[in-house]
Amino acid sequence: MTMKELAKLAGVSPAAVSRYLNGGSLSAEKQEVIRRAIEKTGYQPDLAAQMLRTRTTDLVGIIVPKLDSESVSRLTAGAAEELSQEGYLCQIAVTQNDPERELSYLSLCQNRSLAGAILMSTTADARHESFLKKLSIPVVVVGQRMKNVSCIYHDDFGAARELTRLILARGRTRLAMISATEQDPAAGLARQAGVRAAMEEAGLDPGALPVEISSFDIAGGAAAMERLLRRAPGLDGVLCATDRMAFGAMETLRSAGLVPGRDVSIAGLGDSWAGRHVVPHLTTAHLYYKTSGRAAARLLMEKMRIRKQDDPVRQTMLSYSICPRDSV
Amino acid sequence: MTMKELAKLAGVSPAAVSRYLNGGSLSAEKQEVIRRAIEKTGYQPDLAAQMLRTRTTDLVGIIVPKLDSESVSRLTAGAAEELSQEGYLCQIAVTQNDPERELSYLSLCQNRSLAGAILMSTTADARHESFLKKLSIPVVVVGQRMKNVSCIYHDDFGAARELTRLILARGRTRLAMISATEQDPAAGLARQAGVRAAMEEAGLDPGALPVEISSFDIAGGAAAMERLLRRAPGLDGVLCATDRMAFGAMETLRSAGLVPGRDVSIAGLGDSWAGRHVVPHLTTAHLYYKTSGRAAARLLMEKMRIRKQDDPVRQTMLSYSICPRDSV
DNA sequence: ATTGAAAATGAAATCGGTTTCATTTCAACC
DNA sequence: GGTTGAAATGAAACCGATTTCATTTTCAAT
Repeated sequence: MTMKELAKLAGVSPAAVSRYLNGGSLSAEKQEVIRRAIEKTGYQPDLAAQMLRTRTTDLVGIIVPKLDSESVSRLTAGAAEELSQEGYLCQIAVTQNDPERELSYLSLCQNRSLAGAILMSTTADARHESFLKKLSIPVVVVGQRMKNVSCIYHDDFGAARELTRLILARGRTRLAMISATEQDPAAGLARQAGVRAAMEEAGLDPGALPVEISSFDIAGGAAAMERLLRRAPGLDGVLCATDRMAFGAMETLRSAGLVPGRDVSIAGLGDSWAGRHVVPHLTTAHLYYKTSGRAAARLLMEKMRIRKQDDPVRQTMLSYSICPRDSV
Repeated sequence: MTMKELAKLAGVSPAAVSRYLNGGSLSAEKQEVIRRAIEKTGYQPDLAAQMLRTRTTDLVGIIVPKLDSESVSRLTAGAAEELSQEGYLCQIAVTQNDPERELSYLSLCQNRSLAGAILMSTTADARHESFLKKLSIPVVVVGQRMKNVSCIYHDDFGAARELTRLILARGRTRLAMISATEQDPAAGLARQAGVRAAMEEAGLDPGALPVEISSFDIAGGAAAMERLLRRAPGLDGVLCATDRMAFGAMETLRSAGLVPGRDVSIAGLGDSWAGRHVVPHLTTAHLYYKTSGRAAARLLMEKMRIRKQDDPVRQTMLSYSICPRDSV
């Protein structure tokens, strides 16, 4: 059912139908006739044709490193919720942690003239920044801070510092860390820096901190903990860059005969829901992923509305909230 | 940069460019000229125009009840992985557990002439079935079994029965169940039926099973457990329709002074990763969500390829795998 | 009754590709 | 040399909407 057919059926011109749908001036009788014809036929305008003619869509690209991760799903849930409220649809692309793909999906979004994109980035190098600047569609980056790019990010540094303070306050002095890759400025570098800052405050040598890099999963955390135990046998406190790493690390500690929380203080970041169900309950920091998804969506929608003058770069840092539990 | 401009720049006709891109017969010199022009300009054909003319896309709709759930994210991860391998992109719609929206998103997919859709359905009533039959784009339903519709579903009945057998084998006789809504044939009805079947085998009266309905989250499980404790104070075994409900239920048990696993056997379904980290480790059944996502994607892609004759209805039941741990 | 401005209207152009169709080119074969 | 069939080619039609533009209608103001 095309618009032309519908128009013939209603005895009006296609232009009249278009005006009915998009609000041009149209007599009351014609409106009524068209309304009835649409109701009878269930006509719906063709998206491709609309897209071609108007050069706009209600599609927003969401680019994430993976789907089966709690932080990602909280973020996408928040963004999707907010976007669908204003009638936008989400197109999701998964990069499998490959920064190259982030870029290629981004240009795909532009090529397909999507209305905008939300990028959950795992890195923030110069290439990303310049690439983003050149893009013609509005983009909001979430999870990383980049210069000259609108982004929503977390206070990774502050959260890691405060968790470390907690561990130090417990009297621990032989700290270690399980970190994310240093290619990741937010989850990797900033959280490391937070730990070191807290150590420095406490008069400890931050240079002496043993750090092992882990992938973003339980197995990675477990393996990293094994390496740490070999490398720094007497350690009594571990900060893990994510909760999942912490769960893996706790497992390793237990099989090494150590009791997490009693023998070794351990904390994670992210406030995974499982944290309050494992034993000991995991001390962690809530990072407002869902909120950041929502905020990113709202910011993006604002950008999509403006469109006129070069819209301003807007950066928002979301705070965190410490969840002190039994593992520290 | 349009195709016409590109053609002029290369000194050929637009048709030649189109043939270059889509493989029509074209002399070697023209191919070379066009190749260079494209390389120089970075030209990419406009999706909307292609879509309008060819009436096809590489977009697949994925309709899910929510995003921040482990089963959903495992499923979508599997599907997205498989789909992107063949160059398809995912468009995600969230229904918030509203069956109406499942239908409306489905017709949206059709209206936008997506290549196909994967529906993770929370119900399977007659309306859904007839609606799906009438749809002109290929659809694969996952998680529910429907007549005359291609679907991938789990052996909910078998898994629930076998878990219940485990609880019975532990010597428990005063069973109860925390169930999903009975509108949900798979997670609700089939799992209930599985429990009852195991009871019957063991010579117990399945009609006497106290059942409380819970939402698909931890809080729901906790509340349902409270109701069960009031209603059947002496219970010594609980089967929960999902792991998350089980985590909530364990919490309630503990605050009632009961030790899960010792005083009350408890099991869930879904094999959430957290199951092996809570204490006691949760006995559960692995349901192959990621595999079902992959299988659904593959089946859908096959359907999209055929397209010719009315493609056959294909139904696959995925098995389960019991994870016996400490909570039973 | 007349005038002018605003509202209503449909024909036709347009968006950027793909595909048909009629024509030309070319090599191969008798 | 003439015939033939396949490959190569570009003009033009087409996909289904929106929007411009020129024209007609309507209606209030004079």
